[in-house]
Amino acid sequence: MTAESRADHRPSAAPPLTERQEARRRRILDASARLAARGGFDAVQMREVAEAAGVALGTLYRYFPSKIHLLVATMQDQLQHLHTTLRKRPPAGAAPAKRVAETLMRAFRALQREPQLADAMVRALTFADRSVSPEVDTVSRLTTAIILDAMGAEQPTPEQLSAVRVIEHTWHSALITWLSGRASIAQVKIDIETVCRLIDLTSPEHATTR
Amino acid sequence: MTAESRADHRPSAAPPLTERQEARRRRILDASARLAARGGFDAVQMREVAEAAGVALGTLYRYFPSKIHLLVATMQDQLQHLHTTLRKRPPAGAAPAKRVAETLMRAFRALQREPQLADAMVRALTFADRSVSPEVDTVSRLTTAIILDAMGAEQPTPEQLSAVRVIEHTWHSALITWLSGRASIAQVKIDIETVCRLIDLTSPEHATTR
DNA sequence: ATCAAGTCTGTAACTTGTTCTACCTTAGCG
DNA sequence: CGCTAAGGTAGAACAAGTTACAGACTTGAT
Repeated sequence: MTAESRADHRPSAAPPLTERQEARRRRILDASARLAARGGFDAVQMREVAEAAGVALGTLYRYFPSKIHLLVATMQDQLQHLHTTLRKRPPAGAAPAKRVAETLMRAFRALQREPQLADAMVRALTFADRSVSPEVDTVSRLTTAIILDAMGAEQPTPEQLSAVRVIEHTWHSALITWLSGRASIAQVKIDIETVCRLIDLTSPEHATTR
Repeated sequence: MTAESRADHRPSAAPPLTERQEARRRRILDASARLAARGGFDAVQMREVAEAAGVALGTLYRYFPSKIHLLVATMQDQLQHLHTTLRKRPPAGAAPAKRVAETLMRAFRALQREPQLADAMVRALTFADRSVSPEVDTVSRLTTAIILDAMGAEQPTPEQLSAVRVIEHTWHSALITWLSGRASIAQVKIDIETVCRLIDLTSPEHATTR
């Protein structure tokens, strides 16, 4: 994790936006989140977003080349909020596994508050094809950063990174099953706690005690 | 594996189909798989499927109420093939974790042979909303059955079931990252092997040896 | 054989994501 | 000031999923 990864909103070679442009972008993202929060994925209709943001349809497409791009960007935005919020009150548990599970459940409860928004963002994320890879990757790196923060692992071993990857997989997939009504919140909690055991399994400190 | 779980294609209250109807259904599923194999999710266009199956558009929609339903049903179909194939040559490893990892990697290689088909099916699966829950659930149960088969767990403990759930999460999500080009096959293998460690962690036989 | 109910067919219409076009506005620059 | 290029706007047009509908075709019971 080099200093480079300052979670820049946009990938490298983006020309700097003027103030008016930055404001437009913000209005679009806000409109997107607002519509998503009301009616989920389907309610985020490009014409409506454009209108709500006070922008022409063509402009919307200039800023975000597809609905999926838009929603993934919305997710980046929300995740960034979440990350800063979480940093203010770090998890209290003693063991890394505990802390990660706690953090993820906290994030989960945040999503619960706006289930429709969560639905829209997660559906977009998993539906994204190759053309959205860079953006999806950014989201993934943000998530990884959140988990590593919770673990308190400064120099994660490759093994730990694998564990984190698996935790991310579980996190996404569990979210989906919950959003589509196929799993209860309790079930999600169990799954998260189960997968977090992998952390103990791969943490150097604990290797000596098993 | 109770006698109940003989993976009925359609949910309970479906009136039995006549022979011609069964044939139509089959033609539709085959057309769907054929088109998906050629061009992935986008190539499965309802008008084309209808034409290729020699059926009117309205009929297609009577059999499968949406494109997502159709593709999820296609996945059920393919998974059933896979399950019977796998049963013929069970995995050889000694430890349950090994066997599960082997089985999943075998399934994975099967999907690799038709990456576009895999793409279409998995995208549909994760994009499915509540209206497709029953069908998605069927797919999930099939997957669970395959994993439990590989574990050789006749009477899985709740703990083991949690582990299986997490493995399924990882399997789906890893598949997605591979399909969208964000992870290599080697990466997927590592993730699968990592998550399979949970099996050793929860297997009663191994509890005594650790 | 006939009739009613349920299926299919062909086709058009509607919705929403996406693209295109023709025309304005703005910002920088000589 | 006046020019130019990039960025914006409004609105039409297009594509594919979905729905609607009028007219055949099947099927099963009488």
